[in-house]
Amino acid sequence: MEIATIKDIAKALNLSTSTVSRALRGSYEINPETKRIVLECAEKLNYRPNPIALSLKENRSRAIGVVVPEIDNPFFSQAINGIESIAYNRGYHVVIFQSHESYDREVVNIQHLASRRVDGVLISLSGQTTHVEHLKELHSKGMPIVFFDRFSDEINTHKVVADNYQGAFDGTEHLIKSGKKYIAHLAASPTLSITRERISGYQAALEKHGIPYNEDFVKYCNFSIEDMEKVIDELLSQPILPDAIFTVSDRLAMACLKILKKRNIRIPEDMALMGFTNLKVAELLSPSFTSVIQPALEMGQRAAELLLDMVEKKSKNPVYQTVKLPTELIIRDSTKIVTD
Amino acid sequence: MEIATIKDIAKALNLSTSTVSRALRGSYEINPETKRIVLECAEKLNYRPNPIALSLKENRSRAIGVVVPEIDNPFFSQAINGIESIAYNRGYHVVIFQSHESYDREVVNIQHLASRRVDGVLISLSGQTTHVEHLKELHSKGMPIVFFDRFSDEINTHKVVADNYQGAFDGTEHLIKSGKKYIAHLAASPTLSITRERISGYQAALEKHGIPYNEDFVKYCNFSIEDMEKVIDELLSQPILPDAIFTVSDRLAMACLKILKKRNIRIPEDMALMGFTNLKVAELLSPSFTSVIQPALEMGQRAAELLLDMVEKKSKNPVYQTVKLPTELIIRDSTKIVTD
DNA sequence: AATATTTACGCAATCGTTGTCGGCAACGTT
DNA sequence: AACGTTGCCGACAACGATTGCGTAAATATT
Repeated sequence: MEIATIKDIAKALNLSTSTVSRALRGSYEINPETKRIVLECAEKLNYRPNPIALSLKENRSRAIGVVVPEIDNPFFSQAINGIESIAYNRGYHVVIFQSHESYDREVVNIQHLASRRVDGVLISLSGQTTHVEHLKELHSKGMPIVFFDRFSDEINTHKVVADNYQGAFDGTEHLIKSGKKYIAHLAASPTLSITRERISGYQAALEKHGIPYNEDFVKYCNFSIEDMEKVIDELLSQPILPDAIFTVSDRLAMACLKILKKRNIRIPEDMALMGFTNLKVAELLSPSFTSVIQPALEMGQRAAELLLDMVEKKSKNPVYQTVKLPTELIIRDSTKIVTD
Repeated sequence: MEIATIKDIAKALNLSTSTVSRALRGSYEINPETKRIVLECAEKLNYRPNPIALSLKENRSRAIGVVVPEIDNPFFSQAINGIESIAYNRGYHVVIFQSHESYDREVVNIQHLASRRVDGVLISLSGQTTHVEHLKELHSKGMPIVFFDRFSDEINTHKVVADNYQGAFDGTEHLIKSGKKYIAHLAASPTLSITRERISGYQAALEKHGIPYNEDFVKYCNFSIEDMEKVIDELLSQPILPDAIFTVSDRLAMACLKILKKRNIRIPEDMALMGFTNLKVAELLSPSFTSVIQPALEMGQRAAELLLDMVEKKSKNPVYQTVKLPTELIIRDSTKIVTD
């Protein structure tokens, strides 16, 4: 890993490093002939400026940190795809961290990011996160932060989210219009913004159609398979069974589908099933799966753009916005109207 | 982003930066009392060593670069998950790059990585990559490189791969034992190592069971949806139709499934379908999907471990190994034996 | 008491690069 | 001839941290 430095060029040409530096940047006060020679030599030695030295000098790293609960989750990997594409085009690198839905890991990740001197942070909160002092501290020190998908109201900054309320409303209304009356809602962690928004949408749709809200039909669960199965079991062992389940994540939807199949509960005849998912194979599932789809890629792109704008503009009066992207309801067989 | 430096501590305590530095690292030649004061002050100022300054001095970044074709692909996101977990535990950060299956992008990514001074590179080659001069150059300069999944024989270094030959052999044999005789193989780019290995396994299984190898049953395709559909169309419009298709990627398997369903071709009665996939929802597909599964997470972990061992050990006599991890054949309905 | 050793700290160089300053020529201007 | 201007370039400091070397004072040794 011996890489030529500006000094090597200077030594080879018997010039000072200042002159070489200026020649490389095309400064007007360098003789064109000297420039030519320097550039030639740089080419020959395959000179590449050392970004670490620049970072030290300019006090910035041209890297942004991304903290997600799990990379290995279609929604987040699609979002990261969007983030990477924007960052790449604007000359930034993307450093990835996973919180694994753990608050403690998230805190440690944030500490790493801070000491790493990334230029900005994109984050989607872990399911365990209930307070955000770790982010507040970072933010108060001037670190640009943009939330996507899962945010906290306690920090005033840009947020990019799906229209969870409308998505849940549309999905629930679709279930109602399909003739379902006992609609369960399998929610994620009650502390997450997305959870609250989706439950609001769910409730609003029920209310609009005069269906009473039944607390027993709303279940929260974390992201472990065990917990999901336990909660689904609970739901299915109540005196009044739901005739539809609206789940809020890829994994939850799949866990439901699996359990319902195992129990030979017919979908959608006995139970309609729908999810807030980003699975590309939804249409190939059995039955094909009705989903409220979030624009994950676009969310990542928009969040990255907002972040890099913050990073690059020194405007001390940022007008923070919350970008709300529309969801899309794709209706398939798992919520088909049963005509019998 | 005003972060306290060692100078701030020195100034506050009226000490030299050398003393502060040594006190922080617990050097024996610093008075215990002085150490106490320094540590206290560092705590108060929330001092964090600047990794960029360290990088410059030590000529290393404590970051590794990862180049994958697409993050948004279950196999690679699972592998990155494994990479991140190992890197995290060993104090390294992970910088992500996507080649989008493009050779040109891959070259640019490698250039970025090189000038970025990452300490090592994990790479899975793009589908377009036919020569690896860009990597050779990097490798010859001493940059530790470890391949995972898709490697090149032209570079002598660690490789972590699935046992593609055996996986393809097992899968093909399973199809044969299910009564299939006209087994097509939908391969990826012919330049990829995994493609060659899998075709070998496929051929070996055919040979073992006395089934003639038919060139028309082996089709290559790149990673675009259009190309996949074109190739599948070609396969299905031949005079002799296959009675089984063995696909080699998630996307290809899904494209196949979709087209076969659209054409009302019954699976597995008319056509068995099997893939080299890492979809977690394989069992929930319709029909449930037989797959040769690669240990993606473990591949990422092993590759990261090998890379970090190289990075940290200055042993100038590395014995390069090719780690071959076993695949697992999960038999489901899409290749069920039809008894009629 | 004179010398040797230990303790505890500061100075300055270093990593690669850039910005500030200054300087030395070779001009042009009066 | 004396002065100002311009073109072109080098020395030095700085970014944050570490480290080899030097050294004063305190202590130990003879």
